[in-house]
Amino acid sequence: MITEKARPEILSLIRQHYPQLAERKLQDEIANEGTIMHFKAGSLIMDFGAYVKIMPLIIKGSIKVSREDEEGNELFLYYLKPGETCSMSFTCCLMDKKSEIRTVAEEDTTLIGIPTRFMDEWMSRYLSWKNFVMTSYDNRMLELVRTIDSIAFKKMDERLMDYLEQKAEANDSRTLNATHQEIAYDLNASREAVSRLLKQLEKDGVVQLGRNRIELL
Amino acid sequence: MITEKARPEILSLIRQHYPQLAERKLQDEIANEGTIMHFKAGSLIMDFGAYVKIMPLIIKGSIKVSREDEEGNELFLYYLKPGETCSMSFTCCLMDKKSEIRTVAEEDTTLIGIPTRFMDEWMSRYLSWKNFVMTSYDNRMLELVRTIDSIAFKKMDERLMDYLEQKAEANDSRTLNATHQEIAYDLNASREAVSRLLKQLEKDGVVQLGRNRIELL
DNA sequence: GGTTTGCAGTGACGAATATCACAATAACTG
DNA sequence: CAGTTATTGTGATATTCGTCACTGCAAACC
Repeated sequence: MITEKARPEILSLIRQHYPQLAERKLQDEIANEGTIMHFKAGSLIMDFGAYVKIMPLIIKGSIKVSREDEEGNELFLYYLKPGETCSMSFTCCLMDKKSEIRTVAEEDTTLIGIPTRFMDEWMSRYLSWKNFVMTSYDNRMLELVRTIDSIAFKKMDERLMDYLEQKAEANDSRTLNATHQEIAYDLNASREAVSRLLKQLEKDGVVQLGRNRIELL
Repeated sequence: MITEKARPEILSLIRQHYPQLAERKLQDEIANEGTIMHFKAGSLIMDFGAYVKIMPLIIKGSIKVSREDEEGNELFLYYLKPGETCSMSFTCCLMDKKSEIRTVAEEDTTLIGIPTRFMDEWMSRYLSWKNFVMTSYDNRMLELVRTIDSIAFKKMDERLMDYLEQKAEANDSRTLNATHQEIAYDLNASREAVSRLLKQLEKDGVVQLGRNRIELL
């Protein structure tokens, strides 16, 4: 992970990716207090149980958010994309609580990290910031409900297809690089089940498979 | 559903159940703008797809929140208890969106309804209101994540026990009145599966069963 | 009190996955 | 290129739960 302080660059990134944060003074504050951070694809950004110290404004790339139970079973929740932030962070920041989730860089990812102490302050001071925070909460909530729909109401083949589509979107590519085992972890399924379902999808002409590669047709 | 305007009563209810909303002027506003509403046990408060017009501050009783998919399959999400509010409401109110959930009175329930237009305004004006709203979002988010844990990682017997415990807490009673079919709907399971698992729990000495009655031991 | 209705119990069977055990193959490495 | 490792394929079997078909029983209603 590489970080940099770069006031003018942050200003331009914010204007580009967060146009709704239009207030000049707010943009100034973000530029003053924020730090540009780079994460390599695959690197762990924040682990389950860690204390959150920054709130991330995502600029480039994407972040995979997942949940784990006591026995180490994992479940993918959703991706964060540029223009989005992690609402779970608020919670953790404001209440000084441990993280309930794990975040990993899906691609090489750039974000602006805002130290937690400003988040709350800015809520009262900047209308656009307050709206942004509320909208983020709302979006994350909706994602969680969709995740619930998926695991509660759908069978594995449909969940798999949904997952592949989301992953394709997060990576901006219809060709995915992932092993069946990795997908199985994300879906909390068995590797064999994923293999068989993928095979079926290939027979159906929906995907084309290769070693470490899945192409959506 | 019965409603009443009752300024002094609202004041006292708020002070009693929402002590964190300590600002005098905020309490005044709530008393001025809020309406006391009563719902009979079992009555539908808000259906899936409806537009939300009020934000509920729950005073007495409890509310069951659930989700439904396109085919009409249902899934229980969580209960709201006195001192809590429905964060989904914010979302709907602020963005003028349709409800993603259904809420039904689990017991006879009393709440103070706040017309949506004030919620946003008060966020900027009253610190304690802002904190309340944020905390509510956080709590609901956590509930959703726990729901996900439950359906993703647990088997039906454990989900059933969790559900019974939650229901007991929501009803303030270790003796529950519910048919196996109703429970099956809430868990998105089959009636037969629920019957068999309950029977097993009875054998294990964890519950005692009767017609329309489940006693937690 | 006899009938109807709703709830619960039960067996048989099937579908969706998990689990286990290994075979086959592709990619990497010295 | 030979050997090793990672990945994928596949069959057999087990488990969890859903579905269907029916029975028994208790409560509610004439």
